[in-house]
Amino acid sequence: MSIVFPDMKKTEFSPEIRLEQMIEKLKKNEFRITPQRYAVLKVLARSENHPSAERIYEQLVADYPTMSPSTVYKTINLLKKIGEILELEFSEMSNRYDGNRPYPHPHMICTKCGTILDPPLLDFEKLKIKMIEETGFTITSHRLDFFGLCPDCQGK
Amino acid sequence: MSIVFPDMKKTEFSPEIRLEQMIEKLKKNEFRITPQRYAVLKVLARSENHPSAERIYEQLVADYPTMSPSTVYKTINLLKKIGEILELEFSEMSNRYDGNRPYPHPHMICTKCGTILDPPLLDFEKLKIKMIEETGFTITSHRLDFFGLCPDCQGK
DNA sequence: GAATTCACAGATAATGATTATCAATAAATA
DNA sequence: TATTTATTGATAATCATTATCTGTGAATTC
Repeated sequence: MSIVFPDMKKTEFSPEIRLEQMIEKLKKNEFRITPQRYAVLKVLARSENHPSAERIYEQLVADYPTMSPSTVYKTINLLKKIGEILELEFSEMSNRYDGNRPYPHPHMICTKCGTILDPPLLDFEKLKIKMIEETGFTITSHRLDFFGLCPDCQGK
Repeated sequence: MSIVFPDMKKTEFSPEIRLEQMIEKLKKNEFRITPQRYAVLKVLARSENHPSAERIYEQLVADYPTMSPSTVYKTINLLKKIGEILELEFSEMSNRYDGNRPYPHPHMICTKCGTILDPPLLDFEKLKIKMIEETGFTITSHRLDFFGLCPDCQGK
């Protein structure tokens, strides 16, 4: 018996394809592809390390001296709106973003250095064991939340 | 085949028992049971609605006019330190706390009104369906994170 | 092609939850 | 009872993120 999260059955795309997908989605929603946005998209499309907004900015400001944190945040929010980025919320550290796999999926999070990586996808029972084996992490805790609308809010 | 999260196999306790457990744990760690702390513990031990720090404060200030938000936050952090409270981190809204079941477990979170409730515990495959049936929520997303130490951080 | 919207960038200020600081006070100990 | 120590609660500080606003450049219209 193999349990698979339905929304994880997505194909993984190359950075080039992902970039193109994001651009198409923006165009479809009548947003402009500015040089600044293009730069942010490029970083997100190829990032494997779930960067924070600040980290994205740092990577860009070298090549684009005019880049500002505001623009990074605005682009992130734009992508959130059209569902092309996954946001991992934290309160004790900055939020982290996955532009590569913008759908819910498990994560391995180091509580010390903040490293976040995508473990291989397996059924849940074996997931913990396999994740330890394949990532070398020690697992001390996990977080599993389902998001949606409660009965009261569905009517509104 | 039934998949159960190991850390969910805990017994559920009455508010009175939970209060006593928290007090014992604090005593064991040589922290004082002050009237203010006792009041916060009492709210947390019986709360089923995953309150925020502010909400706890609001509930207490009526009976304890001298109560301050600082004290609530400090008590929460104390309980975090000794593992007697579960913190649900958010960046877009206040963190929420479970003093009743201070171990990782799934949650149903309404993205509109912020309601958080504990769904019945089932194996993962049937969890989504059963949760929809039993909670009346519509599920639009989920979050599954494993926390631990990455190989680099284990040595340090 | 010129005029005129309009979206956007980026600087700056504002927000808000949480933490840090510190003086006053209460509790524990000697 | 004196003295040390922890705790409270008011206040200020922090910091990621958002809001605001002005200048600018692109797109559209005439």
